[in-house]
Amino acid sequence: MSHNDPKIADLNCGDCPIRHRAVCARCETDELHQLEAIKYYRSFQAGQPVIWSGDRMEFVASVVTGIATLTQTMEDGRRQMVGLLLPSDFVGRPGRATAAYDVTATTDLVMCCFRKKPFEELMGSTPHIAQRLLEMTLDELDAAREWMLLLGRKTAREKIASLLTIIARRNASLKQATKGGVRFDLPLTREEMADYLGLTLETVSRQISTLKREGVIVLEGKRHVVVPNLDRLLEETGDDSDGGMLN
Amino acid sequence: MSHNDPKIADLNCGDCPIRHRAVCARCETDELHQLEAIKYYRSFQAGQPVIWSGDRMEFVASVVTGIATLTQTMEDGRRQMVGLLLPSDFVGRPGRATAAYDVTATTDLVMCCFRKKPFEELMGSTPHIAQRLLEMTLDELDAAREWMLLLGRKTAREKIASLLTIIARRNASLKQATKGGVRFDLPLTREEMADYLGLTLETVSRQISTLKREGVIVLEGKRHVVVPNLDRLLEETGDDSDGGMLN
DNA sequence: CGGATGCCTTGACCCAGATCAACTGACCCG
DNA sequence: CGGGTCAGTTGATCTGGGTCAAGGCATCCG
Repeated sequence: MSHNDPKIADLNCGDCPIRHRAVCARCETDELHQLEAIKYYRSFQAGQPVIWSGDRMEFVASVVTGIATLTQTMEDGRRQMVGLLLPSDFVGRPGRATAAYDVTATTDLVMCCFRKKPFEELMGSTPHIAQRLLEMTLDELDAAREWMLLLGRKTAREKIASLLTIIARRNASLKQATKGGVRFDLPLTREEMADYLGLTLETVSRQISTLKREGVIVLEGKRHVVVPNLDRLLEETGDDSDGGMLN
Repeated sequence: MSHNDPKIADLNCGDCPIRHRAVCARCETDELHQLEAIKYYRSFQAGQPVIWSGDRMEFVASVVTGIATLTQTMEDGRRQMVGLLLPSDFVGRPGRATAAYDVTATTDLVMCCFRKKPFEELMGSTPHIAQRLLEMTLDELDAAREWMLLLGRKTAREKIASLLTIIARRNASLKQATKGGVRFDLPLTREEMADYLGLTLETVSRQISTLKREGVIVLEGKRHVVVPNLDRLLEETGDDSDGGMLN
């Protein structure tokens, strides 16, 4: 695994305890070498639970490949997704003994885990780890707030358009964009989309059908989406048109 | 302002850049004395804007007294509250130049502000600040995820009951609890509650009236609430009965 | 092959909460 | 004092999305 290949560094940067979105400048620093002792990899098949809410959780982790979801469930079975973890995203909380959410692999998944105790000690002695974690957590908090606007105020149609936009944006294949349209696979079932959006799976299905009928999107099979005109889709999200000038 | 008074320390712990929820053990440390140079206080009247989304924001801050809200607004005017800031809560993001949300004082408000540049430098040289900020941000993220469940899956009645519970819980006067019931003032108008809950103000009003009619709550005036039996209210929230065993 | 299972779609109907509108009461101010 | 404004309440009506139910279409497997 070469550090010169940004795509690989993006996913898993050698010894670094925390995924980096760009090539990592710190891979060579001494203090991180001890990490070999505390980290290990775990794999899960699509559909498998990673951990249940309330379970003892003796590690923190980051996603290497695949997609995991965080969900909350009420006693009567109503479910709400509260996190969507893509490669480089972090799970778990230093200083908490039990999991607060159900974590599930929605695709085949590889996670890089760190035993919690030593990770916490390392965090105490290595300031930039806490700083990096802070940065990532703030990003997640911003995403959560965007999500709250979606859940609280958007229509079903806007919710679907927003989700498609989010997936398109976070999807690498967007980079071959706008020449003949953006195309990507939906990594979620209709039901998972419904749990993400606070809808029922029937409504998700109907809204996707409507967008398809209107030509905003093209479906190739149930899961592969082509967006011939991304701006057209963006208009449906209800968001400010300027795209999103974070940072 | 004595460090021996936990109530005061709770709000504003001398030189510490970050509010502490308990008496602060670090107030005496030398490195923080420089903060005098970079911090200052600002006051706002109830209803005043603190900053608008998109504005240049050259400080980070924490709430000393009063309540502020974070809201997002869509072009057509739909509004969703995405943060409720009580004393000791932190606003602003190191490493971001513009505000991402509208911040508004809903009561008279005093904030302790830190000029962003020096604060960031301080954070770089003082590891425990980043660690403390991380801890607070993770708490906020958890709260945001609870909020997402509320927005996505709860009924209007459950939303109201949940909000009342949250206010009761975060309200100091809860400590004189259960003898004759919990009592507190609503710090939000019906419309602000609606923006918090993803409802309309009419629905908020109706649900409050219903809970009142059923004796779950008692209203003294429009704003003062008495909860004769907190468990009764908790049953209406839809949450797991065990209260909430975070951490 | 035929039955079972999982994922998705579509239709018919219903209801929680939105919308529109009228009204109350507290407070302020000229 | 009367009129204006602001916050809240309540009623009448409408509708987006939920619910219930029936099928479609792959894939798997005995």
